[in-house]
Amino acid sequence: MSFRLFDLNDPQRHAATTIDGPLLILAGAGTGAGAGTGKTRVITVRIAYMLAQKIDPNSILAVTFTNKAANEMRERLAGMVDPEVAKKVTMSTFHALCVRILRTDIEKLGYKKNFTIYDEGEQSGLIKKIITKTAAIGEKLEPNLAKSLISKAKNNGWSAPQDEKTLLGSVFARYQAALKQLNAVDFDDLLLLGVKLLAEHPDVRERWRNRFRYIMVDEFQDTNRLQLEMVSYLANRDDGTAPNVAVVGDDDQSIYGWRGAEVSNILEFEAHFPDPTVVKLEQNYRSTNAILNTANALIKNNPRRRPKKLWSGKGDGDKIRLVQAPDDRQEAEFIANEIARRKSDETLQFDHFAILFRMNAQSRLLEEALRERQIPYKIVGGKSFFDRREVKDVLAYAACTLNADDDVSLLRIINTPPRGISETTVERALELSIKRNCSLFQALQSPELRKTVTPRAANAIAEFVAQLDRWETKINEPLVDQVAVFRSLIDESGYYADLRRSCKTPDEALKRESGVRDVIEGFDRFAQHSSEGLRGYLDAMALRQEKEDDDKDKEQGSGVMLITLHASKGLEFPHCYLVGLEEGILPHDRSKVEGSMDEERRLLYVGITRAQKTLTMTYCFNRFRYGGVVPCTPSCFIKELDPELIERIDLKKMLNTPVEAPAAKSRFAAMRALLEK
DNA sequence: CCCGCTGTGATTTTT
DNA sequence: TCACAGCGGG
Repeated sequence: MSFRLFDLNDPQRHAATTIDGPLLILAGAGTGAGAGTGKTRVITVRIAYMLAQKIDPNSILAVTFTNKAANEMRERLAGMVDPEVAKKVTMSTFHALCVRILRTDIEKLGYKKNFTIYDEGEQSGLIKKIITKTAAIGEKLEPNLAKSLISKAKNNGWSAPQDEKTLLGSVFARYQAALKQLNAVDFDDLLLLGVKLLAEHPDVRERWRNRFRYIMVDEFQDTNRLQLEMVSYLANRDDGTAPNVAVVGDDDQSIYGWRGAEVSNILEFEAHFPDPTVVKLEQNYRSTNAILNTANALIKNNPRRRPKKLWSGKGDGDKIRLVQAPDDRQEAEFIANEIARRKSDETLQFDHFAILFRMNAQSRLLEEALRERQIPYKIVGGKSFFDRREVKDVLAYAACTLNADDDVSLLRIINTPPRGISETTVERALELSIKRNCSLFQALQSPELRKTVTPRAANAIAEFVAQLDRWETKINEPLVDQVAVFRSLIDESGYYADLRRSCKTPDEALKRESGVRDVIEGFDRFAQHSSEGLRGYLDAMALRQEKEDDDKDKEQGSGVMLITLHASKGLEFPHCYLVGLEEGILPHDRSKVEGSMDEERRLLYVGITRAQKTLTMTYCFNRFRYGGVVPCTPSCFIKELDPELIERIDLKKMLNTPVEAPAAKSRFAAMRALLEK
């Protein structure tokens, strides 16, 4: 047992050793113990402490939002206690936990156990199809709008529309019916159905309640209504004893309201879990006081929040620099030049720097400026491995093999490669499946369909159906080597040849083929440490639990981090540049109509508190947007900052006026030289 | 089947 | 401006 309670400060220790009853840990930015470890540390030590008190590891549940967080926690715990014991603690995302619950008992809700999880692409496709079938002439509904509204409704706990007569309502109802028909669930359903199961089936609820006696939730400010309900169902006891639920979060870092997160969950924690122990973590181990006090000054303008004041023992540090640039190009060049200069002058590494922005579109000029100067950088986000065509195709093969009634996956592969089942034949089958209220696969087998299609098509269908049947039988044989079956099924499908044919360049073909191999090898790796088979692998892929080792590892080299404010939460960098502090960008234009100015302020707060040593914020007077040059005004948040802590720099003046001070002179001269290059 | 034309619309994205 | 989706022509 190597966890060390005395490494924690007083409030941290208080949090880690309070085991019984509701516990609210208000963990301000950077208040975890030790450098760069985050507040996950407190949770982990708390678990280690519980285990030391001889609490059954099987009864401990720690819920996070991301797989990354869950994995980190798992690893850290394994380093503190007996790894065999650590393994028994459940650490999971909300979604993965729900999958577990649903895989056991979803039949009680009328779904089959081998349900498929639809990702957002598949969700979009289905909604789009339903809209075209549902909308009357002249009626219009943006598929993406429908998707987000349906998602919002589900996150509010509605499993059916309030009004089925509106177009949106009927699309919602049909979408939900279609999913059930397909034996598929989307991400929101995982939570919705998980909660429904616990709410409506006391036996299921009791089972999970008895299983988990100690519950912990990280990033509680990001929970939505369903997630709170989930926690309540699991934590509350029928006998009225206080629930052992510990949550960690920071209301000031709630930046996912637009995704359904409810700050009120943490702001009104006492209403959901009465008489909690409340611990405030306010000692920050990350930043200087100049940075922290700037953040404090900003965030105190938010009306609804739990007051707290971060402080740090790291001294005052440099003033925050606020740079005004004539336009966004000069903003980018200034930053690129500075990073190049500071790297050599102050012997820093490129990965000590991060550039934070509100919108991905802002990264372009920055990338160009960095590239011109041969400064390495990495961008987080972008298109994922999971969204690559060949990956989705191969996964669709797997999904169909396990659940042939999954129409969306079946449609994806029915003519990939071409197997003589024409568009019109598919159309006929689809019509029949709607008429009969059965799956596409069942429609394909129907004698009625055979009458409406050409003999050739009928043959092609019969062959395809037989092939799927064979695969399904094989993959479900007990003790079979599923990896081998999967590999041979892809070989047999002729997919590789089709893939090569559809690629323009041999280079692309090679890349895509390796994508296919990655999926199979991924399953191989998965199968070696899991007994959940192909189904489990598909779940893991849908929940993005498998690492995208491919591209990520290659860019693993050090470089300046280019990252959105949202994606930067939880990270820290010695030197940060926060760009585009302008009205319309931060706060974003749309936040005004949406009434989410508080959240924009929090977003800036998150950005500021990423910085460890120095922080430079920039804004422009002109910016290229939508084609033309648009004049900009500085963000209204700037005047909320403490002028005492800020050094204002006018880029234009600085570049045009000679400076007297010798030290400064050489410095600016050097910069000018760089800029003029 | 694939290319190029045109129109549209343009945050943030843990699962 | 630029990325993309949807569609009509070769």
